[in-house]
Amino acid sequence: MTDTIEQKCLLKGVKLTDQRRLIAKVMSEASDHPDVDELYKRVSKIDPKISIATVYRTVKLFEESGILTKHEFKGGKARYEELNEGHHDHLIDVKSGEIIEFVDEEIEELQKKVAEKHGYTLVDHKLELYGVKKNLNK
Amino acid sequence: MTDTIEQKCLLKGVKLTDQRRLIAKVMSEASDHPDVDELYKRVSKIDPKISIATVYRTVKLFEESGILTKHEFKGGKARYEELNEGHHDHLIDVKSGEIIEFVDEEIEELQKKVAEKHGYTLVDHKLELYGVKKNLNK
DNA sequence: AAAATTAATGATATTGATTATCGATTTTTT
DNA sequence: AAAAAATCGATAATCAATATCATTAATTTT
Ligand SMILES: [Mn+2]
Ligand SMILES: [Mn+2]
Ligand SMILES: [Zn+2]
Ligand SMILES: [Zn+2]
Repeated sequence: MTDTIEQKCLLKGVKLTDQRRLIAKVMSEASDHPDVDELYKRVSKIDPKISIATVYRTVKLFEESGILTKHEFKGGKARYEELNEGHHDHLIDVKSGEIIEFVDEEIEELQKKVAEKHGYTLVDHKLELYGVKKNLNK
Repeated sequence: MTDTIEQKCLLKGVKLTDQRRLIAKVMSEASDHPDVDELYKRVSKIDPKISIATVYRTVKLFEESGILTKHEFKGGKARYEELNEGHHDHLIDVKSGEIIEFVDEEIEELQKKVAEKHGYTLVDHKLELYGVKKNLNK
């Protein structure tokens, strides 16, 4: 594990309130990719007074500060996860919805090359793989 | 060029009405990736009586029939294009919004490999590159 | 070919996620 | 401590997309 979101906020000068700190903590502890409703549920368990508006505001703030990243997977609502130094992409099980993270340096390199070939500098990319589990027993 | 959308409908047994035929024609002639509002504008010029509801219904029908494909690029509304045999991905100019199509067989292969490595069969994928134009005169 | 049935359309209401507003509360600055 | 600024909770507004429903068009049955 790396820096906690709270520490990142300190570092980046993002002011923390009790509500933000709680959202930060819950997101730091999450190992999945919760959407806002799910996140709201989790923080509500600890602070039942928190407003869904604050959750929306805070993930947006954190995203704009480069602390969280937002995913818009096929057809669903926006999901969030902590942004750490190691970039990764996602393989999504179309049956179960399970999300597997992966990195493929070769693909990353080729993406840059494609952009260059067209006269562009790559500034961002989105790679999502959708798959079905293979039958392992023969 | 390949088959027209109207012909594809015939082939796939998708019933055509005047409105659907018009939407099919406009989409077949499009070389870009219009969203529903833009498409509605284009067909309205020819048939001012057409309803936006019909446009929404028809792109959905065509998509479910494998005739159109829907793109959900970052932050915007859904965009559509005709689905032809040759698959391609997109490089988006973040300044101008211009969309460049590309195919990279190497990336395509590697994606399959990544899925396999995790015990999955790749059934779909989304690859979007976001770039800024390079300064060519240097 | 007329009647009955089914499908598609246009207009509009509804939904669902997200953003905006606004008065109240908390925090920071004078 | 008063004034100003920031954040909050509650809720209204927005926006894309879907659902509803009465009307019109197409298809099937008599
Ligand atoms: Mn992830
Ligand atoms: Mn395209
Ligand atoms: Zn990547
Ligand atoms: Zn591809």
